[in-house]
Formats: sequence, C-alpha cells, structure tokens
Amino acid sequence: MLEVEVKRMNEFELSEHLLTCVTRIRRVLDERLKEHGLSVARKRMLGALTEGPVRQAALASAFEVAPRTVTELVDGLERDGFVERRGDPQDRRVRLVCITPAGRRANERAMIARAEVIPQMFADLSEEDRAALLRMLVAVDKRVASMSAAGLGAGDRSAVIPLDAPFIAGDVQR
Amino acid sequence: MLEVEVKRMNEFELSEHLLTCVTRIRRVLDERLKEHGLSVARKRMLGALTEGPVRQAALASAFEVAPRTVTELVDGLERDGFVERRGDPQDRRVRLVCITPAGRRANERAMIARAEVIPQMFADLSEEDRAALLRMLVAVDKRVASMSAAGLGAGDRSAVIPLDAPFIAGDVQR
DNA sequence: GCTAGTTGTTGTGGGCCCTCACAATGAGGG
DNA sequence: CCCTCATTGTGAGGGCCCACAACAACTAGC
Repeated sequence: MLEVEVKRMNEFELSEHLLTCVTRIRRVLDERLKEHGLSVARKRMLGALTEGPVRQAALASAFEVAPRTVTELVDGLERDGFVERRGDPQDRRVRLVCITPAGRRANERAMIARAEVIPQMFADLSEEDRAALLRMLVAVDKRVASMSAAGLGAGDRSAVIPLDAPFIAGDVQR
Repeated sequence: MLEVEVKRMNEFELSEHLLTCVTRIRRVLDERLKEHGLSVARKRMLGALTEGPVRQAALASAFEVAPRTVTELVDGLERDGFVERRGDPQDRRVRLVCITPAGRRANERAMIARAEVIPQMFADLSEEDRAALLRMLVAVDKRVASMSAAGLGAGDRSAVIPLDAPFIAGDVQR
C-alpha cells in the first residue's frame, strides 16, 4: 500500500461512504415519517405548501425533480387528502396545489418526528464539525452541479434554485 | 436570527444538504455509467463479482439492499449478458452469480468512467478536509445505524457487513 | 423415515425518480 | 383571425428500492 494508492482510493471510498450513509439516513427518515402517512419526498412537498398554493412546475424546480415526479407525488397526497388541486382562473393551464387542514396537521407531525431524529444523527459532531461539513458539502455540490448535463424532465424549463436556498421553510415562488 | 435558532436549524439544513448533494452525485454517476449500460447499483454488483461467483444473499447483505432488489438487478445484468446464473451443486437452493467476459469489460469501462468523474467532485477539498469528511461520515453513520429498525427484506438473517468494509474491491463472502 | 424450522430465491404490489412524447392552454406575429 | 411557439401538466414505460408472501431445498430432531 503505497502512499499514492491511498490517496487515489480516498475519493472513491469517500463517495461510496457518502452514498451508503445517505441511503441509511433516508431509510431512517422514511421509516419515521411513514407512521404519519408521509415520506421524505412527500413531506418536502407538503412543507413547501404551508405558505400558500403553488404550481407544480415550481415544486419541480425547487426540489430538482422532474415535473412528472411532482404529478405522481401530488396524486398520492391528493388521494390521502393532504392536498387539493384547484384550477387557476388567471392561467387555465395551471393547476394550483393547496394544502388541506389534514395536510397541515400531517406536516406538523412530520416536523416533530423529524426533530426527534435528525439531531440524534449528528450528535457526535461538534459545532465546528457541522460547520465544516456544511462547507464541504457546498464545495462538492458546486463541482457536481457543473458536471451534470442537467436535463431533468422535459428540457430545462425552469431556473434551478441554488442549494443555498432554504428548502426547509418552503421558499417557493408561486 | 438568534444564536439559538441558528444552532437548531443547523442540523436540519445539514441533513437537507446531504440528501440533495448526494442525489446530485448519484445523478452524475448514473449519467456517466449509462453510456456503458450500467448504473451505480449495477456497477456495484458487477464489481463484487470480479473475483468469483457469489450468491445473491451475499450481495444483498454486502450492499444492504433487500434480496428482492438483487434479483431485479441480476435479472437486468443477465438480460444484458453481463452475468450468468449457475446452480450450486452443493446447495441446490442457491443460484451462483458469475460475471461474463462482457461483464468484466463493462466493469472496467465503468471504473475508468468513474475515475474520470469522482476526483473532480472532491477537487476543492484539501487532504485534511477529506479525512475529516470521512471521519464525520463514519460518526454519523454509527448513530444512524443504531436508530434503524433494520428490517431489510426477509428478516435479519444475515450479519450486516460494517461500512468500514472495502466495498470497492468487492470483498464479499462466497 | 418424517416432520419442523431455517435459508435462498422469486412473484406481487407499491413508492420514488427518470426520460420521452403529447394534449391543452396561453401569447405573439402574420 | 390563424398559425406558430412556449409552457404546464400528464400518460407510458423503465430503473432502483422496499415489504410481504410463496415456494423449493437444506438441516435438525424425533
């Protein structure tokens, strides 16, 4: 094991760890949210709707998923009574997605469940570690974003919201 | 923006960044591997087979996916001629998965493609950063692993290989 | 031998995500 | 007015992942 080999392998090991670690995080989160009829993706959608009706295209670009994926998620949320679709009188192509009271309650339960789980995950990291981790993620993300062909659905219809934007609060243009 | 609020939000922001960043990484990787008829999951399977036949249950526990997922992946790889299934004379329940010459070539092409992409992703991180990132991932992962109900398919029949194990080389028991 | 439990794999059904193709609507130029 | 062009959302089809249930084969105990 030469020094050079170790250095070369480091990035691969890192990426592999990143993938598996995040897979596990996602699993735990989904597991907890499942009790409230949600999932990571569904809760994200719901969170973005708490401040008012949103069009599906805005959800798609905000969360960087294909429009088709939003259709699917909203279908499920509508079926479970968490959201409603309403036509927009101004633009009849648009169907505005609105959260229902039941959806609002589910979202709050999900936020509580998440708050019980996420701090635990990072409990062994110091304040400096977390800051460093965030900084590194931003650096990596910047590189990765420049590498992708960035198709995502039916052409790049929408400006991609940068990762720095606060996804949590659901700061989505309507 | 009080100090307390910043601290509380930090973990949530961190987890959100982690998920989106890794999603993007996976997208770029899949995009590059697609040219060679592979994907992240398929390449992982193929990599584990380069040193000899493996049973599907071993693949499932090595990569922490459900046995059903392995069936699906192997189905696809077999359809594309990258692997073959052979019965095990010793244990006729078992179907050993073997890599074909075509599969070996695809795996090598995939490794080259990956080597062209992954170092670029971490190019802005110093050697110390990478070491710190790895350390943090292990710490987080330890916590996360202890939080999961750990179902994963048909009961916990198999010992889970720890994350420290070298997934890259495909160090799987046969 | 024969039954009971365990292990390995696959069928079914579902969730999340993608791309491609297309209908419907709205906006602008002839 | 009509005809193109862009935008919004969806249907079809595929990949990866899961849980649950069924089935085949091995193993242990009687």
